[in-house]
Amino acid sequence: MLDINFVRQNKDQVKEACVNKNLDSSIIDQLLAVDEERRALQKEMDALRTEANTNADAIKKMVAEGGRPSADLVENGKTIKTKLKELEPKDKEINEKFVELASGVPNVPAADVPIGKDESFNQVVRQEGNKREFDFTPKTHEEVMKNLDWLDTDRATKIAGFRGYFLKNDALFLEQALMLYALSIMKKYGFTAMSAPILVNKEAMFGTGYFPWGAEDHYYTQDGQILAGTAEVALTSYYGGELLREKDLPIKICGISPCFRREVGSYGKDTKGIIRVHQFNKVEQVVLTVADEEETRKWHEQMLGYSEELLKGLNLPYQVLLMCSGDMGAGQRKKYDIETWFPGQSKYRETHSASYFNDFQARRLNIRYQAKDGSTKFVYTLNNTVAASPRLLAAVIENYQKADGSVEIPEVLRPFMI
RNA sequence: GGAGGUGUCGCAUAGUGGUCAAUUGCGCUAGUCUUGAAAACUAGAGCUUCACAGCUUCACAGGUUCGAAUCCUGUCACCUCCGCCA
Repeated sequence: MLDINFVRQNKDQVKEACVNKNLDSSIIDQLLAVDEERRALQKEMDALRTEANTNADAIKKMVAEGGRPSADLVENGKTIKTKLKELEPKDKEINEKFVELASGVPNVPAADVPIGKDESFNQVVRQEGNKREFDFTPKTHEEVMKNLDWLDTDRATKIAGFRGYFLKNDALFLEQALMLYALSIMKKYGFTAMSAPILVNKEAMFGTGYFPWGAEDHYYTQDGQILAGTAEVALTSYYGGELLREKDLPIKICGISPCFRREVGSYGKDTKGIIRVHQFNKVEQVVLTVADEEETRKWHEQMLGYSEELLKGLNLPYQVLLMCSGDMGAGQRKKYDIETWFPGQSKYRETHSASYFNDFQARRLNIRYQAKDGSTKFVYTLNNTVAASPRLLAAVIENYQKADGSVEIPEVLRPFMI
């Protein structure tokens, strides 16, 4: 959600943002038209209310002086009331329309975000790590895992449908070790660890900006709850509706949760292996900062750094991508993806995604703080993946496979293995 | 699922039809004092506004009334007890 004043004053810029994010820009003109109407009506109703209040005050004074309300004044009050009654349904309708339109306005990409309609416009910022030289042809993680009895997708499909999987034996322990390793890094940097609810309400989905745009990408329960696609939803919503203190910022939290995604637009994509699945586990990091873009950009880089530290610890080669406007979420202001090297596929594949939002999410979630100067502001929010499995697990397996078909356990994970 | 209770401005509280933008304590912000801090004192804290003023708020949505934090109805959330259950 953007400040309506900002939209009014930067109409063209916001329209351009819609176009650059492949969204319909006509929503801005619609919104501003409704905004005009809304304000005109507000003015009209305010005037009537002033009249009503003045009238009531006059009666109040009479009563206080021991008199009785005059018939004239009571009649006048009734007339005003009737007029207001007539305007109320219109007011309600206009405000609902206004909120609906305002909720559909995307955030404006930061100045350094490349403009482009699809992933071909993403920019590689840097590549890190050395790709291992194999003296044999590396297999895909699927082959390696199936040979070791670490993965069963056939039976999973029978039970859970397409994209289902069982992790078996050491694959499970390795996954858990990966999650613990990820948590240990966040703990080291002072993040508060939590397990996050995955069954969330639509307010949380709306608040984090997944609704209305991503409504089709999620599963719903018969009670109207949503299976969250990321712990970001619960972690960012954690302080929803609260007024924080500047001295408490930044707030750093990390959480682990299962994640659910319908992957509706991806039929036929990544059908091999466990890169793209409906259910996975993820450690996520979320930061709430003061309302200052420089500060939030510093955190953006820092959070990216934590994920890079994890990958470097695992000795996995990766590249950092600056995502173009068309490949960003509606609420995001800037986004980096990290793609990790998969030697079995000879490809970099997305394993991490780091975004910052300014106050876009905070406005929707109503997370404010009292600043040192006494004013009340919305916090700025950020989030980033720390480790998502089985995707990252697959990367580890492809990079650490040995000629005999076994997999070496990365040194940093050994303390966490059982 | 059954019975009862609660929901007020960051937190906690006062407030049962007009004197309530709303009491008090803590916390917060600014100022006075101080080398600085603490303490004490003063002021401030919904929105629009330089201000005057106006509008709005007491979980949410309706209703009664000239006038609602206060009365009525519904909804939601939370708490306690009972039932069921990991």
